[in-house]
Parts: sequence; C-alpha cells; structure tokens
Amino acid sequence: MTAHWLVKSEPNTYSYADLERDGRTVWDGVRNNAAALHLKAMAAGDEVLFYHSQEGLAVVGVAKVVRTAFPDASDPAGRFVAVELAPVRALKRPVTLSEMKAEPALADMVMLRQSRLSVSPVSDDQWKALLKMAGG
DNA sequence: GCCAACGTTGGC
DNA sequence: GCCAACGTTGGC
Repeated sequence: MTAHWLVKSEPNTYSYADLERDGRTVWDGVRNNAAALHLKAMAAGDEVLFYHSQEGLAVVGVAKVVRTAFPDASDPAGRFVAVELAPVRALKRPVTLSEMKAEPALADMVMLRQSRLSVSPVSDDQWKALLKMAGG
C-alpha cells in the first residue's frame, strides 16, 4: 500500500504544467522540519496531489515520487532534503480549496488544518474523496 | 494589502 | 529554557 501526500506550489513559480513539460523535477527548497519529515517518509511510487497556492487555490494534478529523499543541494546548511516528482495526470476538474473546505470527508486533512505546511500527508479516504470530486 | 498562523531567532 | 520580536506563508 502506497502512501499519499499533497504538495503546494505557487504556479507563478512552478505549475503542474511546468512539471508535465519537464517530465520530472527536483522538489527542493522545503525549509520546514515538519514538511521535511514528510519528504523523508515518501516512498518511490507514492502518489502526490499537486496544489496551486496563491493563484488558482486548487488541486490540479497527481504526481508520483520517482526518487526518495536525498540532501537538498540548495540548502547550504545541509539540513533539509529533496525528492524527485514526475507527473501522472492532470485532474479532469481541479478541486478548489473552497470545495475541499466544504467537503466533510476532508475536514481532517492536514493541509486544511495547517495551512502553511507545504508538504502534508493525505489519508486513503481523503485521497479517494478528492479524486471523486475531481471527476474520477 | 492585510492579517492569522506559526516557525525561528536571539536576548536574558 | 523562556518568550518577545520578527519573518514567511498563504488565504482573503
């Protein structure tokens, strides 16, 4: 059983379309211990919801972990880690933050509870509910 | 642009 | 080791 996650990205900086264009990308720059713990817990093949923050405010696609945690070369102190992600598919229909907030099945989602956390776990039930909202 | 949440830093 | 000040994220 693979685990599921959610990552945030500002589409102005790096959008899901950018990930599709690149084929895969190094997910670095995370500078938060809780988020780093989640990165370290990711296994190859784990699927990841790709959320657009600031602009869009919606989950727009699914990505997968293609390389597990390794030292983040962009962190001079060497404390933080990065992973590599590849695109799986864009959602048929983006699921907006307001829809997520209104969905009881997602009430306990970590990303809703801790809005600043850039990498967070998603339970199996939450994963299924969200994909259903996205049109299957 | 504002502000709430929250992590980090630094003085004591 | 406490806690006030400060910085950053991200929704509104």
